[in-house]
Amino acid sequence: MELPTWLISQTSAQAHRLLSEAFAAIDSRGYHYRLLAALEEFGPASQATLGRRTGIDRSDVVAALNDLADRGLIERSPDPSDRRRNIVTVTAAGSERFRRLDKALAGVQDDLLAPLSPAERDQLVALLTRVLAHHNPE
Amino acid sequence: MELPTWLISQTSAQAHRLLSEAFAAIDSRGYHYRLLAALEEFGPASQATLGRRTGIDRSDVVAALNDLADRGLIERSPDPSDRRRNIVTVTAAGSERFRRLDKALAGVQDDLLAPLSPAERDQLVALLTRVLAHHNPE
DNA sequence: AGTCTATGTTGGTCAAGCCCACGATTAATC
DNA sequence: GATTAATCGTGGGCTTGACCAACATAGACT
Repeated sequence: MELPTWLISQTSAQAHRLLSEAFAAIDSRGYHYRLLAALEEFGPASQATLGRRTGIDRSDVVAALNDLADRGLIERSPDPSDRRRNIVTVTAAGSERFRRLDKALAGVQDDLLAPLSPAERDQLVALLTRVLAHHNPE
Repeated sequence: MELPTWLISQTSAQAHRLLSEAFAAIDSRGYHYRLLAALEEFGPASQATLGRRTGIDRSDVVAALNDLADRGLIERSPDPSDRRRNIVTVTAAGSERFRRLDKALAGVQDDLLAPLSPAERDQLVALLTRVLAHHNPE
């Protein structure tokens, strides 16, 4: 079992275990982080835009935003210039939550890649980036 | 978004998409392949052993073996030396199915890693192997 | 004997990803 | 300007993969 696909999926499973554990400890999950990250990086946006930026399906964006809104981390307001859209904004609590999640993520990075030197981590990143770019032609 | 964790999970998602598509075209899914592979590599085994070898939970092994048995790809027979156990055996059709799945998997490998040279593929494999070994101390 | 562990099985939960359909609204085309 | 097409938010459902709990049966160990 040394096939690349196997290794990648095993490594991903490992990363996933560490991540979901770390996120769960902060009452969150992957979708929450991805949405908050997109909002922090690009500012308020409509739900459809968020879906495109994060790669999350529209319908799943709805559910995740409901969760985030229930926790007071984001707010929806109608877009006056297009009444189909909601403008999604991060609250102060949301920003705070994002920072905590980001720290947790950094910890998981270190944990996961502990056996690799900085140069090797760069190598890994470069290889994966090229693989991804090939399948995701912008 | 150039964090290793993100890249790994995105690459895994891509691999997963390609794989499940290829497997679905042969009326199978990941668990089926993993179980058949373990049986082909190590020979007949009990369900608990299969679970340990593939990393699949006992209860999921049951369900996947049911699927495989429905398709006539494996057979269960009681172990005379331990009446708790079933001995799982691959049928001729199961071997044939495994070969088809294995070919499909090889195709996905090539597809996924198309942008990398053979040396780079080895590099990637080596890096991931070390990451995994660190978290899965045999 | 009795206790502890292993096995197969059923059942349930969760996260992630994906698709479909609907009503409402805006954009595009005739 | 009226009709068709596309977009948006929303709800619903489905599949895979991964996990966990419980239980009856069967072995193992003391």
